[in-house]
Amino acid sequence: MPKEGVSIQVIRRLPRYYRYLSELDSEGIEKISSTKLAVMMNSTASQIRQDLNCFGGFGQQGYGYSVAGLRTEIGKILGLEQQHNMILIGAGNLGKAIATHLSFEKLGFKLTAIFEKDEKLIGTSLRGIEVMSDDKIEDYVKENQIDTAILTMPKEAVEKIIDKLYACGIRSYWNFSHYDISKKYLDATVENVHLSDSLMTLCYRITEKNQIG
Amino acid sequence: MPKEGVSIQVIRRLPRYYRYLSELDSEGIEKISSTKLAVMMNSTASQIRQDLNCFGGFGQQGYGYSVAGLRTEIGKILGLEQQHNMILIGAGNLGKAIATHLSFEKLGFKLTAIFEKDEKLIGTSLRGIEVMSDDKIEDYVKENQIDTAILTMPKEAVEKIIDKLYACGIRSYWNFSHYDISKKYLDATVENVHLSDSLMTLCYRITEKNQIG
DNA sequence: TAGATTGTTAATCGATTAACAATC
DNA sequence: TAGATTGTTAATCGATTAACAATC
Repeated sequence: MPKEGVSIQVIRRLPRYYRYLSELDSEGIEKISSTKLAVMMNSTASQIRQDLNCFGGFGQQGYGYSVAGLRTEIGKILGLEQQHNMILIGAGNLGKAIATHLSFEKLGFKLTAIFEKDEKLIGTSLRGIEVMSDDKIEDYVKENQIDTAILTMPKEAVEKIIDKLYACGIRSYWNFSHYDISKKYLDATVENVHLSDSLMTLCYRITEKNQIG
Repeated sequence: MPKEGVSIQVIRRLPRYYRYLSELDSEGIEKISSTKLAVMMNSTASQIRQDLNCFGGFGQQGYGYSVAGLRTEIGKILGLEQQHNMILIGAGNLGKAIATHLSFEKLGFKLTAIFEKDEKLIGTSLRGIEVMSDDKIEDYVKENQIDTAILTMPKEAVEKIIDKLYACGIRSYWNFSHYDISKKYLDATVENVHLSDSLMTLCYRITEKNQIG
């Protein structure tokens, strides 16, 4: 029963809680207090308790939180027990890495198909999934229940294909390109990963530190 | 002359401004007002003006901002004209993708060497850069001016190698692993990219939307 | 000059932190 | 019971938005 309107800041902290709890759990630790978790995560006890209480009272006064229990709860909140069917479009270097690197099943998804424009790559296989020609996308999406697409191709390629994806019902995108999907499709759920932006902010911070220090 | 203490929110918006201005510039557009830029970027004129004025008055009253001029200024603020020498450690799928996918030179960096533990990969070449054995890192870093490392290897591998990296002077990390560098080395500049966290938040938002809609 | 748009101050809003009563 | 720690309310802090005088 996640409440409506939880702020994006809180939501972005949930996977981090989940990771730390998973680690504690695998170490066999059974309980944790917000204070101790805060020290581990370089956060504050107040923030942790506030964040969790957006979704429910998972702790026990005088005791703390059950590590395994809280981990499970956060997993449920994130919706990880589901398996949203997803396709990946763009089997270049980045697409290949994303397809092979992640444990989609643990993250609420199932990667069921990979599409690519470049004929040289079509017919090859990643993770046991055959790379198909991207003009088969529409048929595939209609025949299978696909709600999410990973876009690991250049901006221009996304621009060309996005209308087709939206038209066949895909409303959720993990977007590695610089194409601005939300601008065109206001109701789409878009998670952008802008690697170059990330690297630029690192550059800024190095530059800043050198100037001050 | 970037001022000290500009908030991380503002800094994270700079690359985005830079991108949109680059695009306008390549379209031959010479001037832009904060209002129009806000519409393009789905932001607000107020926020844009506030953000820019953390660093200086780049506009002209009654006119707006020079696209090319503002782009250049933001580039300078980000420090993109520099070329921080960086190494990449971990030439697996993800490392390969990162090494080949990005234009480091445009982002303030120069990738000068790639290291890997797996002997099968040593001697291969990415972007014309030979993949070397990771026991050559120390010597290489000492002989070359390296300030940044890209970490595209598992948490456990980072844990093993981080002390060595810090000891030979690397203070800046683009970290794709789940190892928490900042916790151990408080003065390190760390930019984390947690792909699985990103995907989990997408899962959350799909789940949330399904429940409400 | 009149119109446009910035730079900047003030007002609002929201997120984080602190405090503490409830309770295990 | 006493001690610990939560859940939750209140206080603070900071970021965003609005307003407007300055000025091109």
